[in-house]
Amino acid sequence: MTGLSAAISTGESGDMSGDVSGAIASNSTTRTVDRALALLAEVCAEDSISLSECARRAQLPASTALRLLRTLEGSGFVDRDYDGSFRAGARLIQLGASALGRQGIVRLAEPGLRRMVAATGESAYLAILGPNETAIYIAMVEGTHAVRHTSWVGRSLPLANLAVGRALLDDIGPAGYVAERDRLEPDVTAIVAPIRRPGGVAGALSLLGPTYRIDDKTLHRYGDIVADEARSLGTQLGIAPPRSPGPARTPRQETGT
Amino acid sequence: MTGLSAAISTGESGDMSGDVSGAIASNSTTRTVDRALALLAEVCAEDSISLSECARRAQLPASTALRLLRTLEGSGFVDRDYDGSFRAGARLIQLGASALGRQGIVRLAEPGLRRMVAATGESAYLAILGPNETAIYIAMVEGTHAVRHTSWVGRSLPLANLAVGRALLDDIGPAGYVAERDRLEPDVTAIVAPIRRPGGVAGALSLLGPTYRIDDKTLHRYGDIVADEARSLGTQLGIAPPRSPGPARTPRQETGT
DNA sequence: GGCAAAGTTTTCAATATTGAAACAACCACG
DNA sequence: CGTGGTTGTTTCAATATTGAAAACTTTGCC
Repeated sequence: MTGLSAAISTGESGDMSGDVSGAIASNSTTRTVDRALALLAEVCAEDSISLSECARRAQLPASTALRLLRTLEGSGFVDRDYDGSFRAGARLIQLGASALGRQGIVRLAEPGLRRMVAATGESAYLAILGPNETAIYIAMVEGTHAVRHTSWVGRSLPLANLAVGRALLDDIGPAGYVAERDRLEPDVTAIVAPIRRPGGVAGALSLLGPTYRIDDKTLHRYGDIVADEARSLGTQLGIAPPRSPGPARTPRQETGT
Repeated sequence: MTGLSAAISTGESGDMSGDVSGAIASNSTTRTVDRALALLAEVCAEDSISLSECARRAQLPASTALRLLRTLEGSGFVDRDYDGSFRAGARLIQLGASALGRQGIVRLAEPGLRRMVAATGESAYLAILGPNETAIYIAMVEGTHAVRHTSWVGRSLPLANLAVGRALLDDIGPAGYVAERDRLEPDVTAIVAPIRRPGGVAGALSLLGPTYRIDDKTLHRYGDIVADEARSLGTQLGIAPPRSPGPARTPRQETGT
């Protein structure tokens, strides 16, 4: 059950015998690197994955996949288990933590997520816009009910037809939130509100829980909670600008190779 | 502008032109990918960075750096500002969030970090072993004092000579924690304890605060707190093993050839 | 305007990467 | 105890990538 990754799909593929015309091809991108990144994504989409599985999904010959994965391993972007399978490496975790930490919104959102959980018992998420018309869940606070939605952090979803997509595109009604039942997965109800800031939508807060527990009245109550938190977060973002304004270069250079 | 950059650099031996030895080099890694990953790391090390600065730090010709960065951009691993400078992209944030989310330890550690902050007011961190003898800070809860240590999340440090390194290598005294004053940075005191689990050390909990506020007595009190939380976390990890317990083969996915 | 610095694009010989095939292991099964 | 299927690994001709230099654009500054 990946879910991730599937989105990419390489656009073309299949039988490549003909395609002489090509010409357009890739606008000066490096094939080697694209492939390595695709492999990295495949590795991240699973807890751990074997070489051949990974190669198959990325549609690469095993020998090439092996070489690239070994390179990724050499830089610490993937790790290798005792049994030879691959998993996300420490370097990736580091860069991810660093990139996430720079997203001020993650830090700012946490208290609100926590309050949402305290008020509802359901799992609360923060999502942002990803590449290619996708939404990405980048933070969550787990709910307190025994039956609850469990981690979607890192998951990416298409914007189309989902509540989170409508929120991120600011396509919502006057209530300030949008809810949907059983859309992506049966028995899951999503309640989402956009985090608006001067420049546009910075992200979205979501509450995800089992449909059976959320009747219409509860849904509206939760919706107001989510919308309130999203508004408050938007205000904070408006006050504290997102990033260091000046072109000032930071002198430090860390990262061990 | 420029100026800085070159000066700081790699901390060891001045002239690095040669690197003749080579031995390490060719062990079946692909240069292209290594370079792209180095560029990715450079981009992540800064809020945003220009092409030439990035190329200089990675010691690559501008034309190559541009090609590789564009490839990274094409996959969403880096983004480009309106002014052309590069920054971490959504895809990286996604994979990072996913990888971090999979590190069960992050989720488990959070309550403990929170308790540490509640008890001391200082910022609390979780660190794990990174590649190449480094430690990586992957989670934190910010302290409550007006003067406090602020985010090192994503930062990587050498193990050698640092308290966090000794904890991660389990080279600590009988007290169950190790503390150091003003080692890495003046006026910063670190109090660290290893999170031990059956297989070895899973990570380390750190409390970081200004030296002037932490006298010897306070230091020992905090040390006990940190050590207690680390022990408790280690126990939890021992009970709830990290996912995929067995050497379970990669599952199914039986696409016909 | 004119100068300097940075970003972008182009070219093509020199060099690095690729992948089909071959191998060695391993596993499951009859 | 093979037989057939799978996986991880290595090899080396065929192919893609590289980078110095030059040309061009843009931007900032005096």
